[in-house]
Amino acid sequence: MSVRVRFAPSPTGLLHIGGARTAMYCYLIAKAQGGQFVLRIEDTDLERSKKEYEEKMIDDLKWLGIVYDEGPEKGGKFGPYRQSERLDLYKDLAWKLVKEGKAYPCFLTKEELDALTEKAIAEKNAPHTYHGQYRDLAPEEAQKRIDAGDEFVIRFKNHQKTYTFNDLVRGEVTFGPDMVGDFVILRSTGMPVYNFCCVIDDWKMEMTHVIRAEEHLPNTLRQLMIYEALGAEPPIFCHVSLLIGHDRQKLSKRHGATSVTQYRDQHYLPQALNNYLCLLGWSHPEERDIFQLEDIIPVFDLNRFNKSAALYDIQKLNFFNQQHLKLKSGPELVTHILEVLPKDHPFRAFDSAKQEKVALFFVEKVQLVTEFEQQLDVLFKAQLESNEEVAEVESWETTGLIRDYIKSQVEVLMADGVQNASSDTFNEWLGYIKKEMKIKGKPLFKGLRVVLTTQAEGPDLKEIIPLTPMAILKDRLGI
RNA sequence: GCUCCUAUCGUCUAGCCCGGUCUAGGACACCGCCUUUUCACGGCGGUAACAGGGGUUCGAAUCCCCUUGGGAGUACCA
Repeated sequence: MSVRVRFAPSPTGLLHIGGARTAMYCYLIAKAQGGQFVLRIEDTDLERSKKEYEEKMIDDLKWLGIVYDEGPEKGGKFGPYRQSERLDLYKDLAWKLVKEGKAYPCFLTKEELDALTEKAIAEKNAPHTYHGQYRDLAPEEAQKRIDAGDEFVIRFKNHQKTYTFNDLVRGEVTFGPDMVGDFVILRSTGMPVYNFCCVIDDWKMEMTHVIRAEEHLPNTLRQLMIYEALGAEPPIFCHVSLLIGHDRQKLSKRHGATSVTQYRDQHYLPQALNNYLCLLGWSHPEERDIFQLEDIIPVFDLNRFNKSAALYDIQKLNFFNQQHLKLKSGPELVTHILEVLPKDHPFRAFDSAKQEKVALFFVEKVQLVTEFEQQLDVLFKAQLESNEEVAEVESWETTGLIRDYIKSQVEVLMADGVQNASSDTFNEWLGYIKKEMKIKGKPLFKGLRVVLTTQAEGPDLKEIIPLTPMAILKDRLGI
């Protein structure tokens, strides 16, 4: 039987990086075993679910390169893939369980429920679970109240058993009999509840593996009970460790940028995000750390998940982004740079060969594409910010001499209509100053640098100068 | 409170299942050196960890128990 794995987000917000990580693991597991990866939208919470979020999530998944074989819009033979379009299925099965005596209508009001919870809290050592007062109400009696229009929910009849299952990452997990009471499967609004829909869909969609974050671990108990009541075979569960923030709490909005959209907006590379996220809780069999998603599909090993929570560290993400940036080809880099540069940036005026040259040269110096703009200033901005060192170099007598010489040379070049100095001309300048003017060492290089770039440090001069437009040089020299 | 999960450098982790090869390996960050007459890149090196206590064993990071710490869940959210 083919492996089938699903990612089932609820569209109540933007795609969270934790969600992206789970989706990626699902995708990887499915693909590693030649199976299918399915996207299912869990939108039974009508209050909070929004169509825009669903669209945005799908778009972000696409951006990450996590492609699903079946899902909303795309279709597939197990559809529909939106829970809001499968409501009749859940309701029918809920009532089927009622008929079989495995669930029952409950008429407890909200106030009565609250009172019970308070009482449980007051009695220390007691689990805050509810054991149904209506579970033994005669079916005819219940029907009478329903017909009379009394508000009700359907609760699952829990038999207080111990459940054990084998989790792919946790190993054997056991839940004691007092963990939950008779929980709701159908709300008073007639809407089914997450744990119920989830089981039905995973069953009907023939999922072989359920991969999700550890926060869902306690839900597994309820789900196991539902599988049993339905007479369905549970899938293999795999509860992946949680992503946490610097306070060691579950990663959430207050930890800063936590949605894929935010990283996308900041022009992070999807490959970098995938790569970093993948290594948070999973390790490469050969301990490789920089890779593309496609490359690890053949080696993706389900036994290499780490059990403990992983701290999300943006500094390391930045490192991965830098590494993946350096993996890009010249033309790819130029495209990325062009995306983030202002419309009127002079870099755009360069021909593509020169653009590539510049891109490949400066990529060493940045972690994010957005940092290129500032790096490019050394080429395109006449006057850069001064500092103490610049002032000191300026004060040297030799620096003035160098300036006068360079000025005269640039004037000659300009008279010839030259657009940019070549690396040869730069070498000539260097040779002349050294031999004829007898300036060498620090005064030579620092002096030249300050004269040519108005800065005391920066990229290799002999690379930079041929790329600097003559107009900028002219400006810097005060011609 | 109750239930479940979890514990190796500051962080991500390898090693644990199948005890000796672990004076615990790699990566990020940090520091130093080399390279570059600068910066960055790169190369080399350094600081830095088996939570604590009991067992079992000739031998434990690895197996067992307890303690402590951390986390999650505890909904008519997902």
